[in-house]
Parts: sequence; C-alpha cells; structure tokens
Amino acid sequence: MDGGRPANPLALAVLGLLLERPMHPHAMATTLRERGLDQAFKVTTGSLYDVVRSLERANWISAQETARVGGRPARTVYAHTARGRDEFVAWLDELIRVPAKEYPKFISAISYLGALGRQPARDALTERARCLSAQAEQARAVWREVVDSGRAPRLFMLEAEYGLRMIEAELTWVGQLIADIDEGRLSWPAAGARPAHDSGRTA
Amino acid sequence: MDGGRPANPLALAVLGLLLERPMHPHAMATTLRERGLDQAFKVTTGSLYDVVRSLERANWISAQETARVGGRPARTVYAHTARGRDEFVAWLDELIRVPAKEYPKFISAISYLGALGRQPARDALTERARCLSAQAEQARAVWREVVDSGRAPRLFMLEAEYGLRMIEAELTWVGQLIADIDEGRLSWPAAGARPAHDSGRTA
DNA sequence: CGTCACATACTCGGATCCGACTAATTGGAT
DNA sequence: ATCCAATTAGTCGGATCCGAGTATGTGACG
Repeated sequence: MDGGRPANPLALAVLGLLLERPMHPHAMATTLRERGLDQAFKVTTGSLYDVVRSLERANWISAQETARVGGRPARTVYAHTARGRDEFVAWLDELIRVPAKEYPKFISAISYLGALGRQPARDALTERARCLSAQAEQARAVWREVVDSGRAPRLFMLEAEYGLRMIEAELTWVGQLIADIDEGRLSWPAAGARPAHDSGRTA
Repeated sequence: MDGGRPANPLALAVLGLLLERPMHPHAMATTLRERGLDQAFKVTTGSLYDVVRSLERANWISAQETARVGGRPARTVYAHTARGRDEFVAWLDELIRVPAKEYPKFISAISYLGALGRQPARDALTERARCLSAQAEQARAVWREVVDSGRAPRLFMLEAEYGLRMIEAELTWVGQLIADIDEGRLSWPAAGARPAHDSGRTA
C-alpha cells in the first residue's frame, strides 16, 4: 500500500541534510558535492528527485513551500517530519549494527582470475596495485590536510578514513597475491576449467 | 543501436559458465549456487534471464537448441560466441586492472555517525564487530576445510580469501574506532550539526 | 548591447532489476 | 493409488535508477 520504505542510501543523505535545515533537491545535490559526500553516496539528479518523492510518499519528509524565483523552474523546499527523524536514526543504527552483504565488482572478477592467463593476470593485478597505491596516497594527503588544518573534526572524516583503510587492505592482499604468483605459490591450471567444489553453504 | 554492452556482473558469470560448456539459464543458476559463487554474484532468476537476453542481443552468446522434456517449459541452451570469448577476457582484464568506485552501505552510514549519540554509536559498532568476527570465523573455517581437503585449489578460493581479508580489515578499523570512542580520542559534537568542510575534490 | 558560456532547477523515458508468480514433473509417504 | 512437497524452468510487471534533455537566468567580454 505504501510502496515500501526507502532503501536507497541517497535517501539517508537526504534525511541527514534535512535534519540540518529545510532544503530543495537541487541544493541537496550541491551541498553533498561541496562536502565531498558524493564519495559516500552516488548522487545523480535523476535518482535524487525519485528518492525525494519516495520519502515524501512514506511521510518521512514533507514539502514546505514552492517558491519560484523569476521564470525558472519552481523550487520545492522539503523538511523532515518527526517520523522521518525517528526512521533516520533507526535506519542509521541498523546500517551500522548489521553488516550488509555487498557484491564488489572486484570479487566477481577474482572468481574468474583463472580464465586469464597467468601472466596477463599478473599484469592486470600489478596495474591495479599501482592504481590503488595512487588512490591511497591521494586520500592520505587530503585527510592529513583537512584534519591538520582543523577544517573538520575527525568525526566527519571517518568515511574517508574507512575508505583509506579498505584500500590499504586490498592493496596488501593484491601485493601478496602477485608475490605468490611470482614465486610459484599459486598453481595455475592448464585449461581454464573450473572444478565444481561445492563450498560450504549456510543451511 | 545495440543497447550497450552488458554491465551486470552476473553477465560475467554467465559468460564464464558458458566457456566451460553450453547451458540453459536454470542450470547456470544452479551451478553458480553449487559452487558458492552466489557469494560473489547476486544471482536472482529475474536478472539472470534479462542478462542472458542482453548477452544474446550483444552477440556474445547464442541460443543453440530449444529442447522440451515432457510438458515442462522448454529449455533454451546457450553457448558463447567467439566474440563473447574475447569480450569476456577483455572485460575481466579491465575489472581487475582498474579499481571500480563502489558505494558500500556502511560508508554511507559512517558519514552520519555523528547523528547517532555517542553511546548508541558505540553500541551499534560493537554489535557490528561481533557480527564481523563471526563471519570471519566462519569464512576461515570453510576456507581451511576446502583447501585442506583438496576439494578445490587455492586459485578457486581467491574470492573467499579476498572477502575474508576485507572483513578482517573492517573489523580492525571498527575495533580501533570503538577504542578511540572509549578513550576519548574521538570528540563528539553537542548537537548533530555537521560543518561544511569541502574536502579536496579531484578536478 | 548582443551573445556565449555557465549556473540553476527540474523532467522524462528508457534500461535494468528482481520478487512473486505460473505450471508441469518427480518422489515419497499414507 | 493418491496427494503433498520439492524440483525444474521460465515469465511478468512494477519499482528503481539514471543519463540526457529542457528552459531560464546571469555575468563577462568585446
């Protein structure tokens, strides 16, 4: 009857923003980008308007005023509802409390690493390591600069910190894998055949 | 004109499977689940048939025969094309070579950790740590069992290995964060206000 | 004072995703 | 023999996602 509660992470961002002050969608997008939060949420205009509509249907936010400045498209300003505030907190709590199953593209690729030749695989992994290194270095520089200059307290840099740690972890694993390939610790099949191995599944 | 090349990771799995032998969609789903690859790819029937159709449109695979056993729905068996084999390898190479931007749900949640109270945040993080520990332990057990028993060579357990390392890394970070909260190394704002901080963006 | 580029603000329609459903078949228990 | 449950195989339609497009306003520059 209600089309299901919003599930898109961008909806979380919208709610978070409206908790600060009422805003119209375009301003939300701009603000998120200014704060670099488009690194945490995929913010595309199309989805944003959908998400806002969906939040309004669910009664988590409500339209305040529709002001037109000049002849431009009218801006509709939204604010959170009491319900919205509660649901935001509950949602946030659950997102943190219980790890969601994710399907990163890299995992899907690793699953078929054997289908690449041994050398091509090594090359591709090496290039990935280079990219990851660069990303990590850049993230580290930005982080240091922001925190040292006191532009934002650490609490608001946590997502960057987490991202950095995950990149570092991936880099470590990839580096180790390359070494294992080089030193013959990872046997490669002749053909690309993959055995059926039926790994343990949770009943 | 061609509706764009397939981007859904499940399409990679389909191609990978067809490289072994021709198959009909239902068998693909079954096989992927048997191998535990549903941990790497989100395999839902609806998407699967869409993906297969899309691969056929792109001419990466082609229908072989449409056999009906009894009065059941006819099974259409697909095989990869030469084109499909090449594209698979190229796609795989790129997936490994260049890290894709991902938007894990946890990152979106961390961005608003400040909006939870200090104590609720600590509680939620602690519960997450518990879950992650359990996941890691179970993954380790499965991994050891499969590798030790020689049911599959390490090459085909890489995705599990990677998943485990990432869980461990997240666990480490979360544990550290909890400690930082406990020992006052992470200052909490009075209100939930979030400053505009404009972190460094890549031009 | 015309116009070219950019910013503002939102709409639209196609592509994709996926849960719920259909429908026949096999295999035990009763 | 019969009936329920599980398995086999695939369809369907609604929800979501998002890039490209629309249309106006503003400022700079010659």
